[in-house]
Amino acid sequence: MDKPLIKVSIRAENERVILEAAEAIFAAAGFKGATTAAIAARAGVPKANLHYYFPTKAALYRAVIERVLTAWLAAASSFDESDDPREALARYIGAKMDLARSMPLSSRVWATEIMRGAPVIQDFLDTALAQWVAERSRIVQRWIAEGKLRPIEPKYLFYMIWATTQHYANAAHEMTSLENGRPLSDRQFEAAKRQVIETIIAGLAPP
Amino acid sequence: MDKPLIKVSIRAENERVILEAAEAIFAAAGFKGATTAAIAARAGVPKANLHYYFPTKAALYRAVIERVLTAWLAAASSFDESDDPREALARYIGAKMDLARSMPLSSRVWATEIMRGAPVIQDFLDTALAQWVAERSRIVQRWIAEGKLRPIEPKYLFYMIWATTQHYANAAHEMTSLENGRPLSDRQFEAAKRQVIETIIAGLAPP
DNA sequence: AATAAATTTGACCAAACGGTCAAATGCCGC
DNA sequence: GCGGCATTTGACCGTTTGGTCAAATTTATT
Repeated sequence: MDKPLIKVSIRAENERVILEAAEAIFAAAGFKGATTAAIAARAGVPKANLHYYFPTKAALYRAVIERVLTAWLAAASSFDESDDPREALARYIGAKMDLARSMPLSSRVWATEIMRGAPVIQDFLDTALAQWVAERSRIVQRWIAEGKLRPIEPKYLFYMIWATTQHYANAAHEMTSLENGRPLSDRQFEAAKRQVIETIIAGLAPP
Repeated sequence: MDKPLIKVSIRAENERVILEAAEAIFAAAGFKGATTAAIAARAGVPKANLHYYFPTKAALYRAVIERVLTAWLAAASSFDESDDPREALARYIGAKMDLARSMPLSSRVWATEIMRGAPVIQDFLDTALAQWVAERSRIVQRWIAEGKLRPIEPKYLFYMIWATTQHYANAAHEMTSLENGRPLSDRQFEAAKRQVIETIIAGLAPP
C-alpha cells in the first residue's frame, strides 16, 4: 500500500460513510428537516468532524444529489443500446426500475429536489436533461414515422416512465403497507417491472 | 345575515386563508422547512393569530392533509361510475389528472407525506386505502376473467396510475423547464391526459 | 349600555440548529 | 524521534424557531 492511497483512503472512507448517512437522513426528513447532528450521529462521527469534510449542510446535500445524478445518467444511457423501440424502451424502463430499487434513498432525495423546484439542479434541467429529451424525442418521432409506434407526444411518454419507475422508490412504504407490512419481494418487484414494461410497450403499439 | 353565520364566518374565513397559505409553504418547503412565521406572513396575519386558530404546526399540517385526503377519495369514487373497464379507467385516470392539475400544492404535500413514510396518514393506508385497493382489485380481476383485460396484477396498475397522474403535480416545475419556461397550457395538459388514458387502456387490452 | 365572549397582537422565551475554533491526537516522510 | 500535516473533538455562539402570554380590541348577547 503506497502512501497516497492510504492518505486518500481515510478521507475517501469518511466521506463515503458521511454521504451514506446523509442520504438516509435527507431522504427521511428533507433538506431542512435533516440536521447535521442527526447525520453525524448516524455516520458515527462527531458533528465537528462532519463539517471538516463537508463545510456546510448545503455542500453535503449537493454531494448527495451529484451521486444520484450520475446514476440517473447511467440509466438514461441504456435507452440508446438498441434502435428497436420495444427493446430500447424495455431496457430503459428496466434500468430506471432497477435504479429506484437499488438506490431508494437517493431516489427519494432526487424526487424531493424535483418537487421543490430543483433549487440545486436547475442547470441540469435546462441543459443536459433538455438535450436528452430533445434527442430522444426525435428518435421516438422517427419510430412513429416508421410506423413502429402509434402517434404520441414523446415527452408525455417520458413523464410516464419517470413517474412510474420513480414511484417504486417514492412510495415503497405505501406499497409495504398495502402488502400487510411486508416490503415488495424481489420476485414481486420483477413482476412489477415486467408489467410496467409490457403495459407501456403494448400501450404504444401502432393500431 | 343572521348571527351564527357571521360568527362562523370569521373563524371559517380565517382558517381558510391560513390553510391556503400553509398549503403553499408546506408544498414549497416540506414540513420542517415550513415555518409558522412564513405561513402567517403569507396569510397576512400575525403569527400569534395563526396559533390561535391552529395550536401547533403539526395540527395545521394535519388539516392540510385532511383536505387533500377528501379530494383523493372524491376522485377515487369516479372509478365506480361504470362497469366497463375502458370507461371506468378513463374516468378515474382523468379525475386523478384533474386533481393533480387543480390542486398541485396539496398534491405535493400529499406526495411528500407518502414519501416520508406517511407519519400522519398511516392509519388511512392501513384501512381505507387497503380496502379500496382490495375491492377494486377484485373488480379488475373480474374484468380479466371476462376477457376484457389481459392478465395483470391490479396493484401494479394502480401504482402506475397514481404515479403518472401525481407526477403532473410533483414535477410541474420540471415540465415547465422542459417547455422553455412556459408551464403546460390547458391544451397541452388535456393532450397529456388523453395520451395517458389511451396508453394505459391500450396497454391493458387483451391480446 | 353593560357584560361576556371571541379575536387580535407585540413582546417574549427556551430549545434546537448550523457552524466555528482552538487544542489535542494521529500519521507520515525524513 | 522529530517536524509538519491531516484528522479529531468538546465546547461554544449567534440565529432561528415553535409556541406562550397578557393586554388590547372587536363582536355578540342581554
